[in-house]
Amino acid sequence: MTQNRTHTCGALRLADVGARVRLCGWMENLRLVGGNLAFVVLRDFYGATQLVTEDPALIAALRALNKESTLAAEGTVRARSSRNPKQATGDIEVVLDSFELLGRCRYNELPFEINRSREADESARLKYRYLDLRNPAVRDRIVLRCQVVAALRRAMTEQGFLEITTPILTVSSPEGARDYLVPARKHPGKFYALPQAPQQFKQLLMTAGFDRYFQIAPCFRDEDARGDRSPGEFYQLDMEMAFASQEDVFAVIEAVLPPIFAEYGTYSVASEPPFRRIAYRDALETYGTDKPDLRIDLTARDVTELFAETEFAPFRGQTVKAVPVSGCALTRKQIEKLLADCEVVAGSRLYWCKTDAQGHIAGGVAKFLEPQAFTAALDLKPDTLVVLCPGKLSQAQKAAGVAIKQFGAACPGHMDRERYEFCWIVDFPMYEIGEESGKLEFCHNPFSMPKGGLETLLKAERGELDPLSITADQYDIVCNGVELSSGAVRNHDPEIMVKAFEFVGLGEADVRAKFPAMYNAFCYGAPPHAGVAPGVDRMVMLLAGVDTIREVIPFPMNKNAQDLMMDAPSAVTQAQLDELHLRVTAED
RNA sequence: GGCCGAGUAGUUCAGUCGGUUAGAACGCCAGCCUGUCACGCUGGAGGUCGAGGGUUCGAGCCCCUUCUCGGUCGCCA
Repeated sequence: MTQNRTHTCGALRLADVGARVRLCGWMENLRLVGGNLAFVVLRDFYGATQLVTEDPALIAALRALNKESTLAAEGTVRARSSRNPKQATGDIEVVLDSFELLGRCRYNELPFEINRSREADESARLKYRYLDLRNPAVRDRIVLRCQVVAALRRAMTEQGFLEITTPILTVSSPEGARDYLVPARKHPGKFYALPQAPQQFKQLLMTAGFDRYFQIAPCFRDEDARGDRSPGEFYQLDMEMAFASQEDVFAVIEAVLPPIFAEYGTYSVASEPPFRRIAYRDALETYGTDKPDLRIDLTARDVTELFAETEFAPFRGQTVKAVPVSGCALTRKQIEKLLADCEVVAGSRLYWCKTDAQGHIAGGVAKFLEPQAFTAALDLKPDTLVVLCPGKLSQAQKAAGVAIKQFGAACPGHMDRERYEFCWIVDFPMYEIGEESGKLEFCHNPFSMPKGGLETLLKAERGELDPLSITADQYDIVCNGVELSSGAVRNHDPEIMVKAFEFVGLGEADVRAKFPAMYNAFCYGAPPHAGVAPGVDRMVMLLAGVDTIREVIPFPMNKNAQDLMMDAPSAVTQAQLDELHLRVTAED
């Protein structure tokens, strides 16, 4: 036969019995049964097919091969005498006439067993990612990613958006995250930067008149990794719409995401459009976080008043948030273990007490409470644990948020994991007092339009309004406690931009210097516009139901931003450095 | 950068109070086995216990230093 293959390894069925076939794939396993009968499992992207032979010469040749070698096998399809219902091709086998070795596996021991690669050390998996990806369970997550990306493109295109690519080599913008810099050979001492996001380009596209833009956009940030944050690079479904309001953006996302989550997700979608909108301050007050996991039914309650006169030093003069956990069967030991975990994450002490089966308060800090007032204020039922979080307002809120997450996950009945719950967090404050500087700073980013526009800013300038009370048309979309994205109605008016910058002690010259292209462009007539950019990796992670982002990235880097397979980053030659006018001063 | 956890055979792990020759499973090698499909059975090879130093008659185990990996906080407009 001249063809490479007549079928894939997932194709053959009983209807093919009698056919002469040629299959190509990896030799996954060789089973010798008796002296003169051998079975080979041949695997490719599409499945696995059993080959069989009783020919002593073929058996000897197969035994000489290492597993994971690639073969082309020729033979005839026949029905198995003992079928395997667990396999798609389990009704048939291919009686081997001959095989051709296509790619020899030189090693008889692999760094890990392919079908158990997920249990292997992660460094080994990353170094030999091409072997890890042979594991169908690992590969399927990448397939899922491809399907989701394709579905996103389809949905955005159907919504009338154009995919437009923006530069990868661009200018450094020192605000926000650390930039990845690229030395400019033709311009000694100068650097390009990889974009942290196509933010400015997409706003310039709006100014240019493109009405609806999107892009599966690579973004680069030189910041430390997390379980849900890849070091170095990640992808966003970046989109922007001209002449659009916050609600217009919400409508697009609410039309695009739910069907994709429903089709490709592990769980069902519990949120009907329109998704719940929660004001930023309400989210902090009720859930102790701006990315609440609405699958958990616990909330924080303010009990500061109850402790106004307390003798208990940790509560005296502090804001105190309470998280009641009804029907709690945890033992004292379990409670204290969970609280210790919370303290590590929250960075402050947490306390507890509990009502017994009769409704009496006992345990933990119970003796420092006024039982009647406490029970009444929280309307406590029997067997209810109360986690108490004292501190400054923001600290107490944060601790309550951590407690909600930990105890919600640990106490049966308070969390239904098997669903997707979306919400929008809206009305972010425009400004905040910087912790280090003690001065007014942009809370999130300087591109957002303050609510009420110039009028609001002028009022604040005249002292009629606290600048801290100004909110922006800025929003996050959150799913199951994961922040998928933030977005905003942008500030497209140079005058308002300058005014907004004045509050943080900057002026027109600074705006021109920091964002020259955007400032200039907006001076030529810009449309009001708004957008959002949900993280693709995080969405796929939610859809796959995994909790590290590396599982949904084809070639991930490790925590320290190294590609163990390619050995990046690497040293370069002196000649390369010279050409780039660089001198390395770090010692190694 | 801080804190927590881990590092023992190719892989995943066990290793008691510091005490004989560091074990198991899977994988690998050899032999046996005619319908296996996580094939089975018998045997075998395989170890710088991450590295360095210390305590001790004696260290995988205790102490110090250090490296690597993961989680987390800082950080991520």
